[in-house]
Amino acid sequence: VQRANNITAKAGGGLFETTLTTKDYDLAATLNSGQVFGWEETAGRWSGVVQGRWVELRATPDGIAVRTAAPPGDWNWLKQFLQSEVQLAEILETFTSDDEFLLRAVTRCHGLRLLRQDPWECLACFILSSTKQIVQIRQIVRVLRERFGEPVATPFGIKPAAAFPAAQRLAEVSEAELRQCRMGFRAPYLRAAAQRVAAGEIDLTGIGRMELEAAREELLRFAGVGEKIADCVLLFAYGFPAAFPVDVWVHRVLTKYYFRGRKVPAERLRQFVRQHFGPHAGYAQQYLFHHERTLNHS
DNA sequence: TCCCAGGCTGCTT
DNA sequence: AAGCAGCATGGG
Repeated sequence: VQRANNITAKAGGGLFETTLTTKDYDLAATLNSGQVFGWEETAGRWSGVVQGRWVELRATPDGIAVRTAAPPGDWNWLKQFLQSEVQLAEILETFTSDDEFLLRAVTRCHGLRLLRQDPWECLACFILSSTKQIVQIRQIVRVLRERFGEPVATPFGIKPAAAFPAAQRLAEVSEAELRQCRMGFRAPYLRAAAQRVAAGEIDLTGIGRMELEAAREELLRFAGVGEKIADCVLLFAYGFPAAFPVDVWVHRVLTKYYFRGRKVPAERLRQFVRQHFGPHAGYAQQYLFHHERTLNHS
């Protein structure tokens, strides 16, 4: 059993530190694999905001070194986000052993994990993701945080940071102001989603208690959210392990390696994914995606 | 300059 | 069910 070392050290300058003991955890790959867009790396240190708290993470030989600026309590909020206590090996064991291509991707991306993100932030970010490159999504999200996000405490000497803006905040921002964040035609989608969430018309917390298909239907009620974005939120925020987002990269991989490059009817593809990748298909998807995207420089 | 990006909507066939 | 234009913006 992987255990977090719960010793919290109070360092100088309003700084709290600990180390989460993990194995099989590739922090950089995980934060850089297109499932999350709000983390910035400087010299091996990743900083971001989780549950309204500024956090800095650094990979160490025995786990993840953590620094925060506010009393962290039991760190469960961070363990939950990082999914650092999930037994990766148990998930990988569910993959069929006769899929050499998948196994190669798993080996290449050793330690890549799925996070458990805040539903609103995840939904909003993926509404912004359509036909955008990951670097551009990050850029838009950065501007949104700077302009509309709540400031969060940072340690002495660390530049100010802000949380991703709440739905209630974005609901009152004009479409023109959103467009000034360079999100183009996605602006009205984000604005409408924020307004529906803020008004309680769609209950993001309740979705987490639904069965997969019902949860999916509920997410599809948002304008600008189709099957792919819904599946991203189901997998990255709600943790439905069988959710399997199919974007252009994954579609390319699937047809290329499992269907000899032929065109495949959508229903046939869904069927294949369910039966071939199994209950943790979402993890397989993330390995295939990241592997394909990093082929050139790995 | 052209093509593409973690797509979706609305319209046609 | 499947195909397609349009949609903003920026990277390579």
